[in-house]
Amino acid sequence: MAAAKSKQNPIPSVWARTRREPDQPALSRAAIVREAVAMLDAEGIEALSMRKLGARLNAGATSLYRHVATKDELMELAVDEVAAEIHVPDADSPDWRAAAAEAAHSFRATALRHPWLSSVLGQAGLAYLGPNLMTFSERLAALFTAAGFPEPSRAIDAVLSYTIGMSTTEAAWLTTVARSGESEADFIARLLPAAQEAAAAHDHLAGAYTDAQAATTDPVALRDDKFAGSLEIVLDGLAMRLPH
Amino acid sequence: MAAAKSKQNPIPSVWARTRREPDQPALSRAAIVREAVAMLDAEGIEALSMRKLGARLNAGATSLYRHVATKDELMELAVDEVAAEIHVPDADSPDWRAAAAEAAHSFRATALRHPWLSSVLGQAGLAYLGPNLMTFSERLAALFTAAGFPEPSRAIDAVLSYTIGMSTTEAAWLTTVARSGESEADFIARLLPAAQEAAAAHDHLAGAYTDAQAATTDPVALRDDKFAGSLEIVLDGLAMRLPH
DNA sequence: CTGGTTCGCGTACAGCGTACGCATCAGCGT
DNA sequence: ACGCTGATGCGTACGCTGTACGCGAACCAG
Repeated sequence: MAAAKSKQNPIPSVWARTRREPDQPALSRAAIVREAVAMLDAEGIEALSMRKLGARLNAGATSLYRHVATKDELMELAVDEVAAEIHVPDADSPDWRAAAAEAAHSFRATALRHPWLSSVLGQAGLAYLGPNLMTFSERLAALFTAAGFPEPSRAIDAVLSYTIGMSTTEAAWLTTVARSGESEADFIARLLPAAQEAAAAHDHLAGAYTDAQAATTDPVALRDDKFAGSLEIVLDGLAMRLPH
Repeated sequence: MAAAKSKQNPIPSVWARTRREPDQPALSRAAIVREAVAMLDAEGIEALSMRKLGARLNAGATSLYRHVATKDELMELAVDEVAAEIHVPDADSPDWRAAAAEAAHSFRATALRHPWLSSVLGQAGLAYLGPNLMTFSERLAALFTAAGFPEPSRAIDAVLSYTIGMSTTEAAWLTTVARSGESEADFIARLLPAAQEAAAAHDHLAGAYTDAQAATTDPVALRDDKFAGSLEIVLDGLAMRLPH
Protein backbone atom coordinates (compact mmCIF):
# COMPACT_ATOMS: atom_id res chain seq x y z
CA MET A 1 0.00 0.00 0.00
CA ALA A 2 2.86 2.32 0.79
CA ALA A 3 4.16 1.79 -2.70
CA ALA A 4 0.99 3.20 -4.12
CA LYS A 5 2.04 6.58 -2.83
CA SER A 6 5.30 6.64 -4.78
CA LYS A 7 5.70 9.59 -7.10
CA GLN A 8 5.44 7.25 -10.12
CA ASN A 9 1.69 6.92 -9.63
CA PRO A 10 0.31 10.44 -9.57
CA ILE A 11 -3.22 9.79 -8.40
CA PRO A 12 -4.35 6.24 -9.01
CA SER A 13 -4.86 3.47 -6.55
CA VAL A 14 -3.10 0.17 -6.71
CA TRP A 15 -5.96 -1.14 -8.74
CA ALA A 16 -4.88 0.88 -11.70
CA ARG A 17 -1.92 -1.46 -11.67
CA THR A 18 -3.74 -3.58 -14.26
CA ARG A 19 -0.85 -2.42 -16.35
CA ARG A 20 -0.83 -4.87 -19.18
CA GLU A 21 -2.27 -8.30 -19.64
CA PRO A 22 0.90 -10.35 -19.90
CA ASP A 23 0.47 -12.70 -22.83
CA GLN A 24 -1.32 -10.20 -24.99
CA PRO A 25 1.01 -10.28 -27.98
CA ALA A 26 0.77 -6.50 -28.05
CA LEU A 27 0.95 -5.40 -31.67
CA SER A 28 3.25 -6.67 -34.34
CA ARG A 29 3.47 -6.49 -38.08
CA ALA A 30 2.58 -10.16 -38.36
CA ALA A 31 -0.46 -9.86 -36.11
CA ILE A 32 -1.66 -6.80 -37.98
CA VAL A 33 -1.37 -8.47 -41.36
CA ARG A 34 -3.07 -11.61 -40.11
CA GLU A 35 -6.00 -9.66 -38.74
CA ALA A 36 -6.22 -7.54 -41.87
CA VAL A 37 -6.54 -10.65 -44.01
CA ALA A 38 -9.22 -12.02 -41.71
CA MET A 39 -11.12 -8.79 -41.97
CA LEU A 40 -10.76 -8.59 -45.74
CA ASP A 41 -12.05 -12.13 -46.08
CA ALA A 42 -14.98 -11.52 -43.79
CA GLU A 43 -16.16 -8.10 -44.90
CA GLY A 44 -14.55 -7.27 -48.20
CA ILE A 45 -12.05 -4.73 -49.32
CA GLU A 46 -14.05 -1.59 -48.83
CA ALA A 47 -14.88 -2.50 -45.24
CA LEU A 48 -11.25 -2.49 -44.20
CA SER A 49 -10.28 0.76 -42.54
CA MET A 50 -7.35 1.47 -40.31
CA ARG A 51 -9.68 2.49 -37.53
CA LYS A 52 -11.71 -0.70 -37.61
CA LEU A 53 -8.58 -2.79 -37.91
CA GLY A 54 -7.09 -1.03 -34.93
CA ALA A 55 -10.25 -1.60 -32.93
CA ARG A 56 -10.09 -5.31 -33.68
CA LEU A 57 -6.62 -5.43 -32.20
CA ASN A 58 -7.59 -3.38 -29.15
CA ALA A 59 -5.52 -0.54 -30.45
CA GLY A 60 -5.99 2.91 -31.86
CA ALA A 61 -5.93 3.47 -35.58
CA THR A 62 -2.68 5.34 -35.66
CA SER A 63 -0.85 2.83 -33.53
CA LEU A 64 -0.70 0.59 -36.56
CA TYR A 65 1.56 3.05 -38.28
CA ARG A 66 4.42 2.09 -36.00
CA HIS A 67 4.54 -1.26 -37.77
CA VAL A 68 3.32 -0.45 -41.23
CA ALA A 69 4.20 2.62 -43.27
CA THR A 70 0.90 3.10 -45.05
CA LYS A 71 -2.31 1.32 -45.86
CA ASP A 72 -1.02 0.47 -49.32
CA GLU A 73 1.99 -1.24 -47.79
CA LEU A 74 -0.34 -3.19 -45.54
CA MET A 75 -2.22 -4.39 -48.61
CA GLU A 76 1.05 -5.50 -50.19
CA LEU A 77 1.81 -7.51 -47.10
CA ALA A 78 -1.68 -8.99 -47.12
CA VAL A 79 -1.25 -10.07 -50.73
CA ASP A 80 2.02 -11.78 -49.99
CA GLU A 81 0.46 -13.42 -46.95
CA VAL A 82 -2.21 -15.20 -48.98
CA ALA A 83 0.24 -15.89 -51.81
CA ALA A 84 1.67 -18.52 -49.49
CA GLU A 85 -1.51 -20.53 -49.97
CA ILE A 86 -0.91 -21.12 -53.65
CA HIS A 87 0.51 -24.55 -54.19
CA VAL A 88 2.83 -25.24 -57.11
CA PRO A 89 3.93 -28.87 -57.47
CA ASP A 90 7.60 -29.76 -57.36
CA ALA A 91 9.60 -29.40 -60.55
CA ASP A 92 10.43 -33.11 -60.69
CA SER A 93 6.76 -33.93 -61.07
CA PRO A 94 6.41 -36.70 -63.68
CA ASP A 95 3.43 -35.17 -65.48
CA TRP A 96 4.04 -31.51 -66.28
CA ARG A 97 0.52 -31.07 -67.58
CA ALA A 98 -1.15 -32.28 -64.41
CA ALA A 99 1.28 -30.20 -62.39
CA ALA A 100 0.52 -27.04 -64.34
CA ALA A 101 -3.20 -27.66 -64.00
CA GLU A 102 -2.82 -28.12 -60.28
CA ALA A 103 -0.95 -24.85 -59.93
CA ALA A 104 -3.64 -23.07 -61.93
CA HIS A 105 -6.44 -24.57 -59.87
CA SER A 106 -4.65 -23.68 -56.67
CA PHE A 107 -4.25 -20.09 -57.80
CA ARG A 108 -7.91 -19.89 -58.67
CA ALA A 109 -8.97 -21.43 -55.37
CA THR A 110 -6.91 -18.89 -53.47
CA ALA A 111 -8.29 -16.01 -55.50
CA LEU A 112 -11.85 -17.17 -54.85
CA ARG A 113 -11.14 -17.67 -51.15
CA HIS A 114 -9.89 -14.08 -50.94
CA PRO A 115 -11.87 -12.15 -53.52
CA TRP A 116 -10.27 -8.84 -52.50
CA LEU A 117 -7.04 -10.17 -53.99
CA SER A 118 -8.35 -9.47 -57.48
CA SER A 119 -9.07 -5.87 -56.65
CA VAL A 120 -5.55 -5.35 -55.39
CA LEU A 121 -3.95 -7.11 -58.35
CA GLY A 122 -5.97 -4.93 -60.71
CA GLN A 123 -4.51 -1.85 -59.13
CA ALA A 124 -0.97 -2.90 -58.34
CA GLY A 125 -0.17 -6.02 -60.33
CA LEU A 126 2.09 -8.68 -58.94
CA ALA A 127 5.35 -6.78 -59.12
CA TYR A 128 5.43 -6.94 -55.35
CA LEU A 129 8.67 -8.78 -54.66
CA GLY A 130 7.26 -10.24 -51.45
CA PRO A 131 8.96 -13.48 -50.43
CA ASN A 132 5.95 -15.71 -50.98
CA LEU A 133 5.23 -14.28 -54.41
CA MET A 134 8.88 -14.75 -55.25
CA THR A 135 8.86 -18.41 -54.35
CA PHE A 136 5.62 -18.79 -56.27
CA SER A 137 7.29 -17.41 -59.39
CA GLU A 138 10.40 -19.44 -58.74
CA ARG A 139 8.50 -22.68 -58.45
CA LEU A 140 6.53 -21.94 -61.60
CA ALA A 141 9.75 -21.22 -63.48
CA ALA A 142 11.32 -24.40 -62.15
CA LEU A 143 8.30 -26.44 -63.17
CA PHE A 144 8.17 -25.24 -66.75
CA THR A 145 11.91 -25.33 -67.20
CA ALA A 146 12.10 -28.91 -65.97
CA ALA A 147 9.24 -29.80 -68.29
CA GLY A 148 11.54 -28.89 -71.15
CA PHE A 149 9.95 -25.78 -72.61
CA PRO A 150 12.38 -23.89 -74.80
CA GLU A 151 10.87 -20.57 -73.68
CA PRO A 152 9.57 -21.18 -70.17
CA SER A 153 8.58 -17.56 -69.58
CA ARG A 154 6.26 -17.61 -72.58
CA ALA A 155 4.62 -20.75 -71.28
CA ILE A 156 4.25 -19.28 -67.82
CA ASP A 157 2.72 -16.09 -69.20
CA ALA A 158 0.15 -18.08 -71.13
CA VAL A 159 -1.11 -20.21 -68.22
CA LEU A 160 -0.71 -17.57 -65.57
CA SER A 161 -2.41 -14.81 -67.54
CA TYR A 162 -5.30 -17.09 -68.42
CA THR A 163 -5.62 -18.09 -64.79
CA ILE A 164 -5.44 -14.52 -63.54
CA GLY A 165 -7.98 -13.31 -66.07
CA MET A 166 -10.49 -16.04 -65.32
CA SER A 167 -10.01 -15.85 -61.57
CA THR A 168 -10.34 -12.08 -61.27
CA THR A 169 -13.44 -12.13 -63.42
CA GLU A 170 -14.94 -14.84 -61.25
CA ALA A 171 -13.89 -13.17 -58.02
CA ALA A 172 -15.42 -9.89 -59.13
CA TRP A 173 -18.64 -11.69 -59.96
CA LEU A 174 -18.69 -13.39 -56.58
CA THR A 175 -18.13 -10.04 -54.88
CA THR A 176 -21.12 -8.62 -56.71
CA VAL A 177 -23.19 -11.62 -55.70
CA ALA A 178 -22.08 -11.33 -52.09
CA ARG A 179 -23.06 -7.68 -51.98
CA SER A 180 -26.57 -8.62 -53.03
CA GLY A 181 -26.96 -10.79 -49.95
CA GLU A 182 -28.56 -13.54 -52.02
CA SER A 183 -27.29 -16.96 -52.99
CA GLU A 184 -25.59 -17.15 -56.36
CA ALA A 185 -28.48 -19.10 -57.85
CA ASP A 186 -31.08 -16.62 -56.63
CA PHE A 187 -29.02 -13.70 -57.86
CA ILE A 188 -28.75 -15.24 -61.32
CA ALA A 189 -32.46 -15.92 -61.39
CA ARG A 190 -33.22 -12.32 -60.50
CA LEU A 191 -30.74 -10.96 -63.02
CA LEU A 192 -31.81 -13.19 -65.86
CA PRO A 193 -34.75 -11.18 -67.22
CA ALA A 194 -32.65 -8.03 -67.50
CA ALA A 195 -29.84 -9.95 -69.14
CA GLN A 196 -32.14 -11.59 -71.64
CA GLU A 197 -33.72 -8.29 -72.54
CA ALA A 198 -30.30 -6.72 -73.02
CA ALA A 199 -29.26 -9.65 -75.18
CA ALA A 200 -32.43 -9.72 -77.22
CA ALA A 201 -30.96 -7.60 -79.99
CA HIS A 202 -27.91 -9.85 -80.29
CA ASP A 203 -28.35 -13.12 -82.12
CA HIS A 204 -25.48 -15.01 -80.59
CA LEU A 205 -26.05 -13.94 -77.02
CA ALA A 206 -29.68 -14.94 -76.74
CA GLY A 207 -28.61 -18.58 -76.75
CA ALA A 208 -25.87 -18.02 -74.22
CA TYR A 209 -28.30 -16.69 -71.67
CA THR A 210 -30.67 -19.59 -71.94
CA ASP A 211 -27.65 -21.66 -70.88
CA ALA A 212 -27.48 -19.39 -67.86
CA GLN A 213 -30.82 -20.73 -66.81
CA ALA A 214 -29.06 -23.99 -66.06
CA ALA A 215 -26.71 -22.12 -63.75
CA THR A 216 -29.51 -21.59 -61.31
CA THR A 217 -29.24 -25.23 -60.29
CA ASP A 218 -25.54 -25.59 -59.64
CA PRO A 219 -23.59 -22.45 -60.46
CA VAL A 220 -20.45 -23.56 -58.64
CA ALA A 221 -20.02 -26.72 -60.68
CA LEU A 222 -20.67 -24.76 -63.83
CA ARG A 223 -17.93 -22.29 -63.05
CA ASP A 224 -15.52 -25.04 -62.13
CA ASP A 225 -16.19 -26.72 -65.44
CA LYS A 226 -15.79 -23.46 -67.32
CA PHE A 227 -12.38 -22.84 -65.81
CA ALA A 228 -11.13 -26.38 -66.29
CA GLY A 229 -12.45 -26.58 -69.82
CA SER A 230 -10.75 -23.50 -71.18
CA LEU A 231 -7.60 -24.29 -69.23
CA GLU A 232 -7.34 -27.45 -71.33
CA ILE A 233 -7.22 -25.31 -74.44
CA VAL A 234 -4.30 -23.33 -73.11
CA LEU A 235 -2.50 -26.49 -72.03
CA ASP A 236 -3.01 -27.95 -75.49
CA GLY A 237 -1.31 -24.91 -76.92
CA LEU A 238 1.55 -25.42 -74.50
CA ALA A 239 1.97 -29.07 -75.34
CA MET A 240 2.70 -28.15 -78.93
CA ARG A 241 5.69 -26.14 -77.80
CA LEU A 242 7.40 -29.09 -76.19
CA PRO A 243 10.32 -30.40 -78.31
CA HIS A 244 9.53 -34.06 -78.66
CA MET B 1 -36.83 49.51 -65.37
CA ALA B 2 -40.23 49.28 -63.82
CA ALA B 3 -40.17 45.55 -64.35
CA ALA B 4 -37.10 45.30 -62.19
CA LYS B 5 -39.28 46.20 -59.26
CA SER B 6 -41.63 43.27 -59.71
CA LYS B 7 -41.83 40.93 -56.77
CA GLN B 8 -40.08 38.19 -58.74
CA ASN B 9 -36.78 40.04 -58.59
CA PRO B 10 -36.19 40.84 -54.94
CA ILE B 11 -33.15 43.08 -55.23
CA PRO B 12 -31.16 42.62 -58.41
CA SER B 13 -30.75 44.99 -61.28
CA VAL B 14 -31.41 44.09 -64.86
CA TRP B 15 -27.79 43.17 -65.19
CA ALA B 16 -28.33 40.05 -63.15
CA ARG B 17 -30.26 38.94 -66.23
CA THR B 18 -27.09 37.16 -67.42
CA ARG B 19 -29.20 34.12 -66.73
CA ARG B 20 -27.52 31.40 -68.69
CA GLU B 21 -25.00 31.36 -71.46
CA PRO B 22 -27.08 29.91 -74.28
CA ASP B 23 -25.03 27.18 -75.91
CA GLN B 24 -23.57 25.89 -72.68
CA PRO B 25 -24.67 22.26 -72.91
CA ALA B 26 -25.64 22.48 -69.26
CA LEU B 27 -25.14 19.08 -67.72
CA SER B 28 -26.10 15.73 -69.12
CA ARG B 29 -25.32 12.14 -68.42
CA ALA B 30 -23.31 11.90 -71.62
CA ALA B 31 -21.26 15.00 -70.86
CA ILE B 32 -20.58 13.81 -67.33
CA VAL B 33 -19.39 10.41 -68.45
CA ARG B 34 -17.22 11.90 -71.17
CA GLU B 35 -15.53 14.25 -68.73
CA ALA B 36 -15.11 11.48 -66.15
CA VAL B 37 -13.28 9.34 -68.69
CA ALA B 38 -11.05 12.26 -69.62
CA MET B 39 -10.25 12.82 -65.98
CA LEU B 40 -9.59 9.14 -65.30
CA ASP B 41 -7.24 8.97 -68.26
CA ALA B 42 -5.40 12.10 -67.23
CA GLU B 43 -5.07 11.64 -63.51
CA GLY B 44 -5.87 8.07 -62.63
CA ILE B 45 -8.63 6.41 -60.74
CA GLU B 46 -7.90 7.72 -57.29
CA ALA B 47 -7.86 11.31 -58.47
CA LEU B 48 -11.48 11.18 -59.63
CA SER B 49 -13.80 12.68 -57.07
CA MET B 50 -17.31 13.94 -57.54
CA ARG B 51 -16.26 17.40 -56.40
CA LYS B 52 -13.40 17.71 -58.87
CA LEU B 53 -15.54 16.29 -61.65
CA GLY B 54 -18.27 18.77 -60.87
CA ALA B 55 -15.78 21.62 -60.85
CA ARG B 56 -14.56 20.61 -64.31
CA LEU B 57 -18.11 20.92 -65.59
CA ASN B 58 -18.71 24.25 -63.86
CA ALA B 59 -21.12 22.57 -61.52
CA GLY B 60 -21.38 21.64 -57.91
CA ALA B 61 -20.56 18.14 -56.81
CA THR B 62 -24.07 17.17 -55.89
CA SER B 63 -25.54 18.44 -59.11
CA LEU B 64 -24.14 15.38 -60.81
CA TYR B 65 -26.47 13.21 -58.82
CA ARG B 66 -29.41 14.40 -60.89
CA HIS B 67 -28.01 12.43 -63.80
CA VAL B 68 -26.16 9.59 -62.14
CA ALA B 69 -27.36 7.61 -59.14
CA THR B 70 -24.01 6.98 -57.52
CA LYS B 71 -20.32 7.09 -58.20
CA ASP B 72 -20.28 3.34 -58.83
CA GLU B 73 -22.91 3.75 -61.50
CA LEU B 74 -20.80 6.47 -63.07
CA MET B 75 -17.89 4.06 -63.22
CA GLU B 76 -20.08 1.48 -64.91
CA LEU B 77 -21.00 4.03 -67.51
CA ALA B 78 -17.36 4.99 -67.96
CA VAL B 79 -16.42 1.36 -68.53
CA ASP B 80 -19.09 0.94 -71.17
CA GLU B 81 -17.98 4.19 -72.78
CA VAL B 82 -14.44 2.96 -73.41
CA ALA B 83 -15.68 -0.52 -74.29
CA ALA B 84 -16.80 1.06 -77.54
CA GLU B 85 -13.16 1.45 -78.51
CA ILE B 86 -12.51 -2.27 -78.65
CA HIS B 87 -12.59 -3.46 -82.21
CA VAL B 88 -13.68 -6.99 -83.03
CA PRO B 89 -13.46 -7.93 -86.73
CA ASP B 90 -16.56 -9.02 -88.60
CA ALA B 91 -17.60 -12.62 -88.32
CA ASP B 92 -17.18 -13.27 -92.03
CA SER B 93 -13.49 -12.55 -91.75
CA PRO B 94 -11.59 -15.09 -93.87
CA ASP B 95 -8.86 -15.77 -91.32
CA TRP B 96 -10.30 -16.48 -87.88
CA ARG B 97 -6.88 -16.59 -86.30
CA ALA B 98 -5.87 -13.16 -87.47
CA ALA B 99 -9.29 -11.85 -86.48
CA ALA B 100 -9.03 -13.25 -82.97
CA ALA B 101 -5.55 -11.83 -82.60
CA GLU B 102 -6.78 -8.45 -83.73
CA ALA B 103 -9.58 -8.48 -81.19
CA ALA B 104 -7.14 -9.41 -78.45
CA HIS B 105 -4.70 -6.70 -79.40
CA SER B 106 -7.48 -4.15 -79.58
CA PHE B 107 -8.64 -5.11 -76.11
CA ARG B 108 -5.14 -4.78 -74.76
CA ALA B 109 -4.60 -1.43 -76.45
CA THR B 110 -7.79 -0.11 -74.91
CA ALA B 111 -6.85 -1.39 -71.49
CA LEU B 112 -3.45 0.25 -71.69
CA ARG B 113 -4.94 3.50 -72.95
CA HIS B 114 -7.26 3.56 -69.93
CA PRO B 115 -5.35 1.86 -67.14
CA TRP B 116 -8.11 2.56 -64.61
CA LEU B 117 -10.22 0.05 -66.53
CA SER B 118 -8.29 -2.81 -64.96
CA SER B 119 -8.98 -1.56 -61.46
CA VAL B 120 -12.68 -1.41 -62.14
CA LEU B 121 -12.77 -4.83 -63.79
CA GLY B 122 -10.99 -6.30 -60.79
CA GLN B 123 -13.71 -5.02 -58.53
CA ALA B 124 -16.80 -5.45 -60.61
CA GLY B 125 -16.02 -7.82 -63.46
CA LEU B 126 -17.64 -7.38 -66.81
CA ALA B 127 -21.14 -8.43 -65.90
CA TYR B 128 -22.19 -4.90 -66.68
CA LEU B 129 -24.78 -5.36 -69.43
CA GLY B 130 -23.91 -1.98 -70.92
CA PRO B 131 -24.75 -1.74 -74.62
CA ASN B 132 -21.16 -1.49 -75.81
CA LEU B 133 -20.01 -4.42 -73.73
CA MET B 134 -22.96 -6.38 -75.04
CA THR B 135 -22.05 -5.78 -78.66
CA PHE B 136 -18.45 -6.61 -77.82
CA SER B 137 -19.55 -9.99 -76.47
CA GLU B 138 -21.92 -10.48 -79.35
CA ARG B 139 -19.26 -9.83 -81.97
CA LEU B 140 -16.83 -12.16 -80.23
CA ALA B 141 -19.47 -14.89 -80.14
CA ALA B 142 -20.28 -14.34 -83.79
CA LEU B 143 -16.61 -14.51 -84.74
CA PHE B 144 -15.89 -17.78 -83.00
CA THR B 145 -19.14 -19.37 -84.05
CA ALA B 146 -18.54 -18.49 -87.68
CA ALA B 147 -15.02 -19.89 -87.37
CA GLY B 148 -16.62 -23.24 -86.70
CA PHE B 149 -15.72 -23.92 -83.09
CA PRO B 150 -17.93 -26.62 -81.60
CA GLU B 151 -17.87 -24.87 -78.22
CA PRO B 152 -17.48 -21.18 -78.99
CA SER B 153 -17.88 -20.09 -75.39
CA ARG B 154 -14.91 -22.20 -74.30
CA ALA B 155 -12.80 -20.68 -77.04
CA ILE B 156 -13.88 -17.19 -76.09
CA ASP B 157 -13.09 -17.80 -72.44
CA ALA B 158 -9.60 -18.96 -73.31
CA VAL B 159 -8.60 -15.98 -75.43
CA LEU B 160 -10.50 -13.40 -73.46
CA SER B 161 -9.27 -14.55 -70.07
CA TYR B 162 -5.70 -14.65 -71.30
CA THR B 163 -6.09 -11.17 -72.74
CA ILE B 164 -7.69 -9.79 -69.60
CA GLY B 165 -5.07 -11.33 -67.35
CA MET B 166 -2.15 -10.04 -69.36
CA SER B 167 -3.68 -6.61 -69.91
CA THR B 168 -4.62 -5.97 -66.30
CA THR B 169 -1.19 -7.05 -65.15
CA GLU B 170 0.41 -4.71 -67.64
CA ALA B 171 -1.94 -1.86 -66.85
CA ALA B 172 -1.26 -2.22 -63.14
CA TRP B 173 2.46 -2.13 -63.84
CA LEU B 174 2.09 0.97 -65.97
CA THR B 175 0.09 2.64 -63.22
CA THR B 176 2.87 1.93 -60.77
CA VAL B 177 5.40 3.32 -63.20
CA ALA B 178 3.32 6.42 -63.80
CA ARG B 179 3.06 7.09 -60.09
CA SER B 180 6.83 7.10 -59.84
CA GLY B 181 7.02 10.00 -62.28
CA GLU B 182 9.87 8.34 -64.13
CA SER B 183 10.05 6.80 -67.57
CA GLU B 184 9.47 3.05 -67.70
CA ALA B 185 13.13 2.40 -68.51
CA ASP B 186 14.38 4.54 -65.63
CA PHE B 187 11.96 2.93 -63.25
CA ILE B 188 13.14 -0.54 -64.23
CA ALA B 189 16.74 0.48 -63.84
CA ARG B 190 16.07 1.80 -60.36
CA LEU B 191 14.08 -1.26 -59.36
CA LEU B 192 16.54 -3.78 -60.74
CA PRO B 193 18.96 -4.02 -57.80
CA ALA B 194 16.16 -4.73 -55.35
CA ALA B 195 14.63 -7.27 -57.68
CA GLN B 196 17.92 -9.06 -58.21
CA GLU B 197 18.59 -9.19 -54.52
CA ALA B 198 15.13 -10.59 -53.88
CA ALA B 199 15.67 -13.17 -56.62
CA ALA B 200 19.15 -14.13 -55.49
CA ALA B 201 17.92 -17.05 -53.43
CA HIS B 202 15.91 -18.44 -56.35
CA ASP B 203 17.83 -20.24 -59.04
CA HIS B 204 15.38 -19.83 -61.86
CA LEU B 205 14.60 -16.19 -61.26
CA ALA B 206 18.12 -14.87 -61.27
CA GLY B 207 18.28 -15.45 -65.01
CA ALA B 208 14.92 -13.86 -65.63
CA TYR B 209 16.00 -10.59 -64.12
CA THR B 210 19.11 -10.31 -66.18
CA ASP B 211 16.74 -10.38 -69.13
CA ALA B 212 15.06 -7.43 -67.51
CA GLN B 213 18.23 -5.47 -68.03
CA ALA B 214 17.42 -5.53 -71.73
CA ALA B 215 14.07 -3.95 -70.96
CA THR B 216 15.79 -0.72 -70.07
CA THR B 217 16.39 -0.09 -73.75
CA ASP B 218 12.92 -0.64 -75.20
CA PRO B 219 10.41 -1.81 -72.62
CA VAL B 220 7.40 -1.13 -74.83
CA ALA B 221 8.55 -3.41 -77.63
CA LEU B 222 9.42 -6.07 -75.10
CA ARG B 223 5.93 -6.01 -73.61
CA ASP B 224 4.34 -6.06 -77.04
CA ASP B 225 6.37 -9.11 -77.92
CA LYS B 226 5.53 -10.79 -74.64
CA PHE B 227 1.81 -10.37 -75.21
CA ALA B 228 1.90 -11.45 -78.85
CA GLY B 229 4.12 -14.42 -78.11
CA SER B 230 1.99 -16.01 -75.44
CA LEU B 231 -1.14 -15.19 -77.37
CA GLU B 232 0.17 -17.46 -80.10
CA ILE B 233 0.27 -20.31 -77.62
CA VAL B 234 -3.38 -19.82 -76.75
CA LEU B 235 -4.34 -19.56 -80.41
CA ASP B 236 -2.46 -22.79 -81.11
CA GLY B 237 -4.57 -24.47 -78.48
CA LEU B 238 -7.67 -23.10 -80.11
CA ALA B 239 -6.69 -24.26 -83.57
CA MET B 240 -6.66 -27.85 -82.33
CA ARG B 241 -10.32 -27.56 -81.42
CA LEU B 242 -11.41 -26.77 -84.96
CA PRO B 243 -13.07 -29.75 -86.65
CA HIS B 244 -11.03 -30.13 -89.81
C1' DC C 1 -52.06 32.41 -64.78
C1' DT C 2 -51.10 28.08 -62.25
C1' DG C 3 -49.43 23.93 -60.47
C1' DG C 4 -46.11 20.23 -61.02
C1' DT C 5 -41.73 18.63 -62.44
C1' DT C 6 -37.00 19.10 -63.36
C1' DC C 7 -32.53 21.01 -62.40
C1' DG C 8 -28.53 22.94 -59.92
C1' DC C 9 -26.78 24.21 -55.55
C1' DG C 10 -25.40 24.84 -50.48
C1' DT C 11 -25.07 22.76 -46.37
C1' DA C 12 -24.16 19.00 -43.52
C1' DC C 13 -22.77 14.39 -41.85
C1' DA C 14 -20.17 10.45 -41.15
C1' DG C 15 -16.21 8.32 -42.40
C1' DC C 16 -11.54 8.04 -44.37
C1' DG C 17 -5.90 8.02 -44.32
C1' DT C 18 -2.46 9.80 -41.79
C1' DA C 19 0.86 13.82 -39.69
C1' DC C 20 2.19 15.28 -35.33
C1' DG C 21 3.39 15.43 -30.57
C1' DC C 22 2.81 13.62 -25.95
C1' DA C 23 3.01 9.85 -22.34
C1' DT C 24 4.66 5.56 -21.07
C1' DC C 25 8.03 2.02 -20.61
C1' DA C 26 12.29 -1.26 -21.34
C1' DG C 27 16.92 -1.56 -21.36
C1' DC C 28 21.05 0.58 -20.89
C1' DG C 29 25.73 2.89 -19.29
C1' DT C 30 27.22 5.06 -15.40
C1' DA D 1 19.99 3.56 -7.92
C1' DC D 2 19.95 6.90 -11.58
C1' DG D 3 18.94 9.38 -15.70
C1' DC D 4 19.01 8.71 -20.82
C1' DT D 5 17.51 6.99 -25.08
C1' DG D 6 14.71 4.78 -28.23
C1' DA D 7 10.62 2.31 -29.17
C1' DT D 8 5.70 2.01 -28.64
C1' DG D 9 0.78 3.31 -28.24
C1' DC D 10 -2.60 6.90 -28.38
C1' DG D 11 -5.47 11.40 -28.88
C1' DT D 12 -6.26 15.04 -31.61
C1' DA D 13 -6.65 17.28 -35.85
C1' DC D 14 -6.61 18.25 -40.96
C1' DG D 15 -8.18 17.81 -45.36
C1' DC D 16 -10.57 14.93 -48.14
C1' DT D 17 -14.30 11.71 -49.54
C1' DG D 18 -19.46 10.10 -51.11
C1' DT D 19 -23.87 11.55 -50.75
C1' DA D 20 -28.75 12.76 -48.15
C1' DC D 21 -31.65 16.55 -47.85
C1' DG D 22 -34.22 20.69 -48.76
C1' DC D 23 -34.30 25.08 -51.14
C1' DG D 24 -35.10 28.31 -55.08
C1' DA D 25 -35.34 29.03 -60.00
C1' DA D 26 -36.87 27.61 -64.53
C1' DC D 27 -39.66 25.31 -67.47
C1' DC D 28 -43.98 23.12 -69.45
C1' DA D 29 -48.98 21.42 -69.60
C1' DG D 30 -53.62 22.66 -68.27
